[in-house]
Amino acid sequence: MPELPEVETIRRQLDKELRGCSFVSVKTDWEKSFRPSFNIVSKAIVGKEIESISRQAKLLIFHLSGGIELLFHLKLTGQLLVRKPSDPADKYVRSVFTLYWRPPQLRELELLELLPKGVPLRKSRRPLEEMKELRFADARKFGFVKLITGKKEMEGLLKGYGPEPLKDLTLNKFSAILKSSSRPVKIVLLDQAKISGLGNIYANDALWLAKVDPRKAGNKVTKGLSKKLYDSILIVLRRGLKYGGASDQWYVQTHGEKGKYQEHFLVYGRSGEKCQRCHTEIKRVAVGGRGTFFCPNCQR
DNA sequence: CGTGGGACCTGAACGC
DNA sequence: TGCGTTCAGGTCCCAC
Repeated sequence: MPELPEVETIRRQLDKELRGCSFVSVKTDWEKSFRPSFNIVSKAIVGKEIESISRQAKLLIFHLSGGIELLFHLKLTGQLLVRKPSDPADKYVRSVFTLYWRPPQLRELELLELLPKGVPLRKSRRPLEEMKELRFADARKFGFVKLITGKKEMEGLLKGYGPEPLKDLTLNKFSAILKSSSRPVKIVLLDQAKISGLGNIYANDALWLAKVDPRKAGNKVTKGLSKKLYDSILIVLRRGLKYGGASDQWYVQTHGEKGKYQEHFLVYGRSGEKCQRCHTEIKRVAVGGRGTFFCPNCQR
């Protein structure tokens, strides 16, 4: 499911809601999604606090106390839901992370040693304190949770990703990336080692906006078109963010709300409909095995 | 190097 | 209603 705008939307919400929460327990009925293993992950994170949550490409990175990181990849159908333990069950939940949140005023008292540290027993829970659940739902079970304990491991992993379009991808870098490949430009856009965060929806829409044929070889995209495509990528990603992501199928935000970008698709999913620019019928073909939507008249 | 196909899994939508 | 087919927002791995 989620591409950069979806993952970034979730990241912003999770960071706001879970910063300062500590892991109390983890449960799963799908151990395979934990790397290196459920027991290792569970043992490592229980008692640790979430200090912040960042993102690289489509990866969510939880930075925990003690210098460890917990990565989530939602793949096609993953959802991260923030609930109270008493909230009704959600479908396709494979793992539940129970979290405890202690408000800042209590943490101050804790620092002054006027309150005992750590997770209190149930009976000593104070009214301001909260238990939350982070539910990891995933219909197709492709998503995963990965524990990273070493700085080098993290650096190595991040090195496998290209620049972020809304941060460090410059026009020059982008043009060089296109020039370096004879593969169809759409395949290049989807290659996370070259550019972070684009997926099928936003790649299709960006190519339509720039009037570039998705099948055209990367190194045959002219300088002028390359600038146009670069601008279009930034535009569609910002639009995706503005609308809170695309809930075409499985994607939802952290409380189950849908995004709205699916109401504003430029070309994705519109085969058989008319091109919004020239009224030619939108076609669907396979490029690199993926559904690809484009206008055969105005994308060249 | 590039490409194409299958694998990982399950659910939804559609045609008969 | 049931069954079969196709498709799905991602990525990895392998044979050619």
